[in-house]
Amino acid sequence: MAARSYGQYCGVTTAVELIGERWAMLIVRDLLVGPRRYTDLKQGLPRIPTNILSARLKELQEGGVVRRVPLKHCGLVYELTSYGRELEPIVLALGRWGFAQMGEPEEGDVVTGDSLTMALRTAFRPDVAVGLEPADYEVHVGDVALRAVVVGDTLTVHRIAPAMAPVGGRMPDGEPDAVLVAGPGIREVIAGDVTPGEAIDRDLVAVVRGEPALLERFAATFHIDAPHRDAVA
Amino acid sequence: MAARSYGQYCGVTTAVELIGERWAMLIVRDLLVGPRRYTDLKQGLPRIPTNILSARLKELQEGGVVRRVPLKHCGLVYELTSYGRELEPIVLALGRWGFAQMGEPEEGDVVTGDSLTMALRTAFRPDVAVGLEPADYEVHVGDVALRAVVVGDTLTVHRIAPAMAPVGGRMPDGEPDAVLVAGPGIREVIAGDVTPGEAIDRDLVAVVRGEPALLERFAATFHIDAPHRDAVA
DNA sequence: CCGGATCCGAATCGATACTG
DNA sequence: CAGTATCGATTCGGATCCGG
Repeated sequence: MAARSYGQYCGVTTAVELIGERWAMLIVRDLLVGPRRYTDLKQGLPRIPTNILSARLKELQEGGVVRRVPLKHCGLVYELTSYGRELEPIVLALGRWGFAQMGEPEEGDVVTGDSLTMALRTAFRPDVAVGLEPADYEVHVGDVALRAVVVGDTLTVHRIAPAMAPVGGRMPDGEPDAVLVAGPGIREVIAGDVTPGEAIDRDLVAVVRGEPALLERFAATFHIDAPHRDAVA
Repeated sequence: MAARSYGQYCGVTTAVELIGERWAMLIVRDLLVGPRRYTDLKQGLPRIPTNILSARLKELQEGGVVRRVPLKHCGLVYELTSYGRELEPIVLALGRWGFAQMGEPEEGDVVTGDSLTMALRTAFRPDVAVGLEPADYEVHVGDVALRAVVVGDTLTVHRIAPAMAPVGGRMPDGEPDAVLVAGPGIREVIAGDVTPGEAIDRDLVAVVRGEPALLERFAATFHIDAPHRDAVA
């Protein structure tokens, strides 16, 4: 038996042996946004030791989750296999579940481009969006800037900053309908703990271009319900 | 910042900090079947060191996932909070995902009552079951025996062996429609890699009581599709 | 027997340095 | 850019022990 096997013949156990090691799920999270170079992953996971990143990528390849693809001109990228992409609903569900337990950011916590992209996908409500007018948001949180385009029941997110060699997909041209500049307080907007109006009043979010009312459409489109919580005792 | 924090303000990261440590997800898997004593958990996870079980239960309580409940007469059980129970679809999806990568069991792998119960829940197809006659199966795999009752789109699983102090729910009375005795080869039946007929011919599953044709209903009711797999290269 | 706590060697992780 | 190498700090695993 493998040294670190859980010793059970079970699907959950097998899954956890494939993607349960420390950092593995976060590598998958970032690769769900798109193929990434080794260096991109390292920047997106600032606290990962380089030897661990290297080891995880090797294990994920052996598990058939990740593939190493040489680029035409130079370098190479890692990308999810189709089997790895099947983790998308699981990672989104985990993000939704974990969202409920997020408090204030700890000292030193960062928001990365890929984590914010996945957070928007996590919070996206296609059923709500389909009943609203299309909208094109530019969202800034810390150093990260994204362009989130909602058309019908579909969300498309592109990274504006920090810049990255584009590996596919092109940026929408033209101006966004609204430019939202936020801090971590955007969590409370998405959780519905504060209304869009309060968020602007309390400077959690600023609408620096476009109509402030668009923040209401944003908050309706991107929302995670607080789960019912029973007492711990 | 906490020592082992990932240093990101993100829902996925928060989730992984809550249930990403080694063994934590398997503790949750077993608690999804029902409340369990410390000793039950230890038997259901034969390779977990006792200090790790103790540490995980403490962490899961601090995270609001698990609750410690004293029993009326003596002892105590651990059970999931409502927040913890929200992990059910995630654990089931992980089980389905991992199922696709399961090969033959490793030397020393075991099948436990709770893992087999969750495997049946993982594989259960309510949409298929609702179109079939109700069925009451007794399933044996290794030392584990379960009673799986399918009525309409609902599955109920009870453990027969190994015996456990019942914490709720009572066993169906009467005889099951079929008694299935299987080994790990039942995986191939659920995966659709072998037909029920082949499974009986090759002795992967024996129908020791009831009509052998009931194995077909079983295989239709409990099924996990192989995902589309692309080449690793 | 239940529900752990303690101790210690082995394996893994984290941080930094270094290389083709 | 894409990793290896190294080494101290943690965590894990296995066994034992303990109070009720």
